[in-house]
Amino acid sequence: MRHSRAGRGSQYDSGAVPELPEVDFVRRLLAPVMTGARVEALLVRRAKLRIPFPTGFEERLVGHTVTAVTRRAKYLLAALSSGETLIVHLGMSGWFRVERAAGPEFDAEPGETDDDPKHDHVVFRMSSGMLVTFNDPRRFGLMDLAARGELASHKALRDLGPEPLSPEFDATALARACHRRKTPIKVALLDQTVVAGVGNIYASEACFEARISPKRKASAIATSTGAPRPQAMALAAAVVKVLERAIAKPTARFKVYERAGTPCPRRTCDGTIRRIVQAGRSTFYCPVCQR
DNA sequence: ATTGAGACCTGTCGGC
DNA sequence: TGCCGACAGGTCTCAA
Repeated sequence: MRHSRAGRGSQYDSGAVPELPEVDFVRRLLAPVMTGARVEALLVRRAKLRIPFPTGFEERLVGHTVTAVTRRAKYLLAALSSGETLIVHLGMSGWFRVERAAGPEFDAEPGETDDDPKHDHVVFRMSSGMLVTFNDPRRFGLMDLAARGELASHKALRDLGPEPLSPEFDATALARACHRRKTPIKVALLDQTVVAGVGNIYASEACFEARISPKRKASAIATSTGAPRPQAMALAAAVVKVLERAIAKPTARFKVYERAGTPCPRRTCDGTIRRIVQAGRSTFYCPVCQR
């Protein structure tokens, strides 16, 4: 029996780290299971993930009803009837598993799942009879609670740039955010204050889609006053395109990410995908068609 | 102010 | 075969 899972695993070969499309996938997995359901019980198996759980974590969750499951950047947000909001980040390796509770206790049905229960850090038992389990081998994930009215000012969210799939994100916004930056454009795309939710994979993919070299200076997509150049238009559109494509087709393979040495997927191009390191991270691109 | 490096963490993989 | 170091990467923190 295979439980539905998300964020990492079977739907995402190549072990991709969850970025915006994957987090949105998890949101769509959790929303129907949690929305309108009350947290009946909470099992916290570990004192902390990347940071300690907030004080009163269990009491602030148990007995309250989830009113909505949304997403901001790579954060999952579960609004509670108490007015508080549960904030979850999947980190590098986090994912959720949803299954029907076997009984009143937290019977994880060991042996019946192919997931390693060793890293099941938090389990929510919902009034709908479903168990929602957070599993994160590397423990780079995060769970926190924001009090009523304090979500927007929460440390994790307050400095985030525009949502790439919202009207706030366009060539003008991208150019403005980049126009004083000396870092390479691909590195700028990873900065969550520039655009929220893009990670290492889709930063490379977006540069490829826009035919822009990842090594190009970020400021080069804008004029000296911060107005968008054509490259800003292309890149903003490419960011939206690669994210929407990944959301629509989670199993699609990447065009350049982790494809060093393979031919450029652009038919009209005879280049070979290269891997370089920028700001300590792998970047994949085609040196022939990306300028 | 902007940028980079180090830390966090552990499963996986290449090399000896 | 087995051990071991390198590597992967999102975000925070600290330093230049």
